[in-house]
Amino acid sequence: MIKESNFKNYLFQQFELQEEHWQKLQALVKYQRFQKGEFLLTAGSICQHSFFVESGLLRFYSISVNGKEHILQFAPENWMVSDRSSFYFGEPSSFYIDAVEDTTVVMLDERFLKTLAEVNVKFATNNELLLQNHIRHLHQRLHSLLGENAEERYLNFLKLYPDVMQRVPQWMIASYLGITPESLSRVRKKLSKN
Amino acid sequence: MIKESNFKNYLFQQFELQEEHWQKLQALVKYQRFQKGEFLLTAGSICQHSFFVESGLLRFYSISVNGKEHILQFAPENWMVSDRSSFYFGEPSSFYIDAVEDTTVVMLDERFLKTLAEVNVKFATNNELLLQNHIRHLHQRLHSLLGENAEERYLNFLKLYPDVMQRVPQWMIASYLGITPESLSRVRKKLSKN
DNA sequence: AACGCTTCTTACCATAGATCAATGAAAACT
DNA sequence: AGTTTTCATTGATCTATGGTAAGAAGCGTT
Repeated sequence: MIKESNFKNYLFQQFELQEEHWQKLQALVKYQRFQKGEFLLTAGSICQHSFFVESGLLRFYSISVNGKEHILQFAPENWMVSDRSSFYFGEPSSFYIDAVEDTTVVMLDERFLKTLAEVNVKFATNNELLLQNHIRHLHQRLHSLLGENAEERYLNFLKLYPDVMQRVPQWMIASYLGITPESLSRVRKKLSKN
Repeated sequence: MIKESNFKNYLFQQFELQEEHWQKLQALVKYQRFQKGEFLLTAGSICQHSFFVESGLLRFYSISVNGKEHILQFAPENWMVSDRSSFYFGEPSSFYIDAVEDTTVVMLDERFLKTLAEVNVKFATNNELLLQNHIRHLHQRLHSLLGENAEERYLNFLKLYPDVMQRVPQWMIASYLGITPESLSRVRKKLSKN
């Protein structure tokens, strides 16, 4: 059994959820463990869940025609990740989600979200907030890709995900930054000389 | 006076708005003309509106430290554009919106949106749909920037905004694609040889 | 301990795209 | 119509980043 889950804390803090409602919801909450390397979503399938990361680390990425992976997002503890489009529109995803470390996630399906919305007024509002935040984040990312060189993007990354750097292989960070692992290695070397 | 506005059509089609409700809303709808080059939003100010483009063409862009512009989005007729983050969170924007052509927009402020939501159930749902769509679009854009070269991005662009190509100077398209005008010119030259 | 596998680094060369500069064409302004 | 400004194109060169290859360090497995 899970102790006091991060997910519960999250709901209580973000939505001021009541203990009584939590009782009701709990039955709908499914925890699931994924081993390092296991897939939560693959391109072509329809995304049926939002994933809340209890512990561990996920990555959200696409693969381009030449076979290269491009990481759009990392999701460490307490982050949510999902292919919203696929989930919302019910269309096949073009993205992958897999576990970078052994990871425990809370699987949130439509039924859970619907019940949560019924029980908790704040949720609907907050859902919009999550969407707005997501958009803001994507805008920053676009600005960064359009206007900054590899070194600047790397420094940005360190600010945004300070701990992720320690937890994932460098080639994944390179993939997030849109450069090769070799280039990242060179950028880091140059920076270390200061 | 405006004839039968695109905006009205949009509301009727998207939200199945009733004529009687339109009467109520109309008072809150402010049309405004902007001349080519005029600003609707500048970095540092707080975005108070969503802009619906009746006619003309807007661009949404950022400026990076070295002074270069990076266009994140074009908005031709019947598109909406806004700095959602600034609007929603009430924080200073880091983006610019200006008119690429002489443009008439419908200025949608908080009051209008609130009234629309009261009058029309479908609106709340549809608002989420708009957000989800926006996110999907940004994901595609990221994938394109991370995984495709200039030529591929250009071809993508032509598919997405077939008519915009004819209406804006090439250097703006270059700015959207994240390359220089010279490079775009070369890409086009190469493509025209087929 | 020895083996394989993955990751990181470094060196050398290749290339896409940037930068600079010059020209002509088109648009905007008077 | 003439002047000025903005755009697009092209050539020459430069630079950031990519590609390839090899070696070193770490880690798990047997």
